[in-house]
Amino acid sequence: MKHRNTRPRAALDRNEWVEAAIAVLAEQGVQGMRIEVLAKDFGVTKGSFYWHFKDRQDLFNAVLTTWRDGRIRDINKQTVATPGKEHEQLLHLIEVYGATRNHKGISIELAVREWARRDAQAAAVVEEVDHCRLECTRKLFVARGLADDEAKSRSLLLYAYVFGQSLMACESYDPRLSDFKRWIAELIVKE
Amino acid sequence: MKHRNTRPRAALDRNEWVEAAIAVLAEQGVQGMRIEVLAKDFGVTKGSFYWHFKDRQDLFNAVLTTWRDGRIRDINKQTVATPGKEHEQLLHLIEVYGATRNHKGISIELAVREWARRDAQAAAVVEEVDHCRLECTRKLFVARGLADDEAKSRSLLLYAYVFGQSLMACESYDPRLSDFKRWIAELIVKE
DNA sequence: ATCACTCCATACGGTACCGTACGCCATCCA
DNA sequence: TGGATGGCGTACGGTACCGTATGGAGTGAT
Repeated sequence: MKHRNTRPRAALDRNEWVEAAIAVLAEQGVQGMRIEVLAKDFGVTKGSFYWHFKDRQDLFNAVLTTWRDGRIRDINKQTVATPGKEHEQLLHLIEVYGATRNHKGISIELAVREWARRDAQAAAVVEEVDHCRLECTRKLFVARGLADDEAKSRSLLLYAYVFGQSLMACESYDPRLSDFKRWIAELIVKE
Repeated sequence: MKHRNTRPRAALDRNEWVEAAIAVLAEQGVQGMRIEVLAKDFGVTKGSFYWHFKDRQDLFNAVLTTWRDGRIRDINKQTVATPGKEHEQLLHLIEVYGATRNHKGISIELAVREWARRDAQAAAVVEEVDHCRLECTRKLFVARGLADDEAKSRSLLLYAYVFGQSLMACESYDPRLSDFKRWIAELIVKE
């Protein structure tokens, strides 16, 4: 990625820096969020960065809360109560959070979780998001008539499977991989 | 971690460097495998490193093949055919590869997979290991009487779940978490 | 016109690395 | 006992960063 606007560049704000940082986070991981590199991508110098942010940690915090808020909004949107549709909603979740589509989202997800393994603040944010997601799907399972414990267990399985799937290199395992994935999704949410 | 031997240090060989690098890989990720840092941990300078290795990539290659060979040996050992014991073997796999115990192994596993998302050589090694593991558990499921497709699907689910589990921060979700994990393990390998 | 304020450039010092060139010492071998 | 070689230290140049200090162009308010 080169400069976004070649010449008549408008003034940047915090949010543009955060969005660019998240994009780099997805591609390169935490270590990739370099101030001078981001600045070069914008076609500015780091003098601009230090105008909008106190330091690198300030950017990191902004990235984390932006990600958290977005994820919580998203899961709430995807799991609004629509009685009778819980089965489809759960399958849709596995599909959407899965690795095949939504490559960018998965990349960010993995990068943040990698980050969380070595940083307490990131870990706290991930825990918030996980708790929220688990609660949302638990409610869907409960609305489908499952007992609370089984609903919690299946929620755990659902997310662990979805994220773990994106960690594996199994495209060459079998040409009917997508059939297998459908079978698995059905097992996880099955009646 | 400071110097391993305070004073009369014996001559290092390639393997000690590789082992130390893997330890750092687990804690810090790929970016953490710094020549000068490893050297300082050994109480030597990088002059030693460049005696044993051509450059940093040379170390990386050694780390990858060492990891691959170890993982392949391990999965073969854990899945030797012992008719009638397949169910226990599968449950044992989930337990051993799970996040609760084996913290170091999981850390390495995640670090290598993170590495693989941005490096073709690492990706190739992960693919080898995944294929081998999937085949090993597939055979266990087949020996238990499952059809080949279902055996493959359950193998995929098993590893995706195990790795995904170690990505999540759900310790605070419910005090009966370990019960849920047992329930999930049974669902994955159930008769 | 001037002043203040926003937004960014320039320039600098400092750190943490990689890789190379070369020198030095211990050990083993003839 | 001398010479070769293994194993490492020292020193250097180069790169890629972080953070700060300071200046300066533009723009709107008075």
